[in-house]
Amino acid sequence: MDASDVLSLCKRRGFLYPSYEIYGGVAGMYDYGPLGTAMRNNIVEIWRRLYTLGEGFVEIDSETVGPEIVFKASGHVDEFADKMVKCRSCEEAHRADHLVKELHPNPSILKDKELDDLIRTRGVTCPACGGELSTVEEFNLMFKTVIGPGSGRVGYLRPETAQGIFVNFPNLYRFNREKLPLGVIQVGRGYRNEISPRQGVIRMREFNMMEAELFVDPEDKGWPRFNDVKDEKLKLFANDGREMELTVGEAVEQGVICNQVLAYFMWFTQEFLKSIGVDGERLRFRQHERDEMAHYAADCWDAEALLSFGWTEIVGIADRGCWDLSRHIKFSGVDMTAFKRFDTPHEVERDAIKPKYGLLGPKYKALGAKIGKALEATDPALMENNAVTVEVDGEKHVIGKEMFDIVRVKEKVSGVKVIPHVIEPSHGLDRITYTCLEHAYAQKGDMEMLRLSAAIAPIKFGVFPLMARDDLDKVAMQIDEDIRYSGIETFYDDSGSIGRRYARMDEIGTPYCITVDYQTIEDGTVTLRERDSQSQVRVNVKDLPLVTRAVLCGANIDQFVVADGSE
RNA sequence: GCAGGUGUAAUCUAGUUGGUUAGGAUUUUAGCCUUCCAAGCUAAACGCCCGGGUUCGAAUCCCGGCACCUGCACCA
Repeated sequence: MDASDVLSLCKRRGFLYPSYEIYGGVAGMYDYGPLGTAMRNNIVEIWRRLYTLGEGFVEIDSETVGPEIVFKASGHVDEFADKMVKCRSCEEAHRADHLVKELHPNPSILKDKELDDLIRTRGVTCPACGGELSTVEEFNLMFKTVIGPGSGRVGYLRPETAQGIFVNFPNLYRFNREKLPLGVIQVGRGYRNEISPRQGVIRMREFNMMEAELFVDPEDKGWPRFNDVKDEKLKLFANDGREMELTVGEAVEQGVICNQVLAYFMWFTQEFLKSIGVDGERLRFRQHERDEMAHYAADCWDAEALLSFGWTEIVGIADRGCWDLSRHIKFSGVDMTAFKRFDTPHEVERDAIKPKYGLLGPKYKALGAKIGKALEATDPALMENNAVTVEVDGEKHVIGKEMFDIVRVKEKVSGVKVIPHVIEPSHGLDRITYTCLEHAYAQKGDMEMLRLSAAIAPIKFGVFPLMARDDLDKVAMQIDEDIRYSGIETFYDDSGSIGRRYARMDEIGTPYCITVDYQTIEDGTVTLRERDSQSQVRVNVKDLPLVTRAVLCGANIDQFVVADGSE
């Protein structure tokens, strides 16, 4: 089996289509067909319920286009821009900052011009062939656009949904009645102008993600349900080279995973993936190397699935620390802290500066009030030579002792402001969907089938009349309608031999088929056929409302089997 | 973005020293037949990646583009 078998089936059967195919297609873009969309929706719904109903997260939906400052703050505008040079003789592309590693302590901070100069003056040549190098070109992986008409404002398509959550933190924190932990999820598209999209839906330029951002107290990275899962196993590949299978509890005790909440959500991710049909044997967690870590991450574990492409990241679970909120505080000036209330308020005494506004005003005119505020915020311990330095509107002012008093103040402190830390399980929905397809793909002789888990299968029941005559079709159509009206997806089919119809359903992963035959007319029973075992049992038509729900939940159906009817 | 390879129907594929109407299989559709796992019969629909050039004549040769695969680079 390789990816092209799976992709070919996906196209043939309506899971995935290359985008804009009639115009020749665009690399890195795929459309979901009817079955792919249904299946993906099922995955999203399962995920959503696990987080919202299971763990109390709330869901939001934010804009996909944002103004430049958002992504300046997030670091994406700068971190995503790779500075490239090309060799003029062999055409090989290189990253400019990598080429001058030995010539500069921190080449990543250099501007294009400075990199250029460094390359020229030190005579750096192409490492592959020794040829002359081109000037530095920026390649930014962000899709740029303009908000509004004319020159408008520069905007970008979001590279991740997470920023939409971070910028809403003050609103959401208030919504959560100013308490931590606060969990927020978002499902949506992100955009990255990949240099070289490959491998079907594994690397796309426009892709779907399911992101969860959990804001926690930086000093309390525990999780209430941690104890319930501490004996569950995780397959871990740490960045010190160790491969091991540990329980969640052991991993935290031994410091392999840095805190409880990260470990809990790794387990949670594993259970989610298994529940939608990802093969546990082909699933592992790999810790990012130090130099692989994103610009914001303090620690990061990838859930990787083994695909025909090799081990592939499908979920990244990162401790983003306070990076994002700190940056947005800095760029927006908005207080994005959480207030951590002490059990009992502390009474503290401290020295404070009390400005003499009567003197500041005449001397500094309009600046006086601002300088006064700045003085109030300054710690008297910073006084040197009987003066303190304050900065107002970007200018430093040295204020002599004659301009203020130092007073002892008593303050009641009922808590502290903290910048919450963020634990982020970020799921590549397209990769997860594809993993489900590939892990479900099986060949039986010449036949292909998808052993999709019933939970995500786009069609749950095929409903057939054995023959499309003698009223068998009418009965089958009625059964089909009843099941659909009860909220379960079915597919009615009366064309071709019964075997062909089963095969068609196997191919799109339908877990069960119901067949109306002549015996149905006599005794009101139908056959229920299970995809993976191909076994059949007879059940009563009048039990179908129960049976259909029960089998989808994995119930043993023996209780519904009509006594002597099974074969 | 570079290098190499590939591109024939929804899918898999045959077919070039350039030469009649591009062949097969699967799928799909209509009908016949058929009492549970891709049966059979009849018929139908659907194709040379796109554009330009060479030529009396191009699926075939040349150029450009696009897409896919492999490698390099990239991959928050």
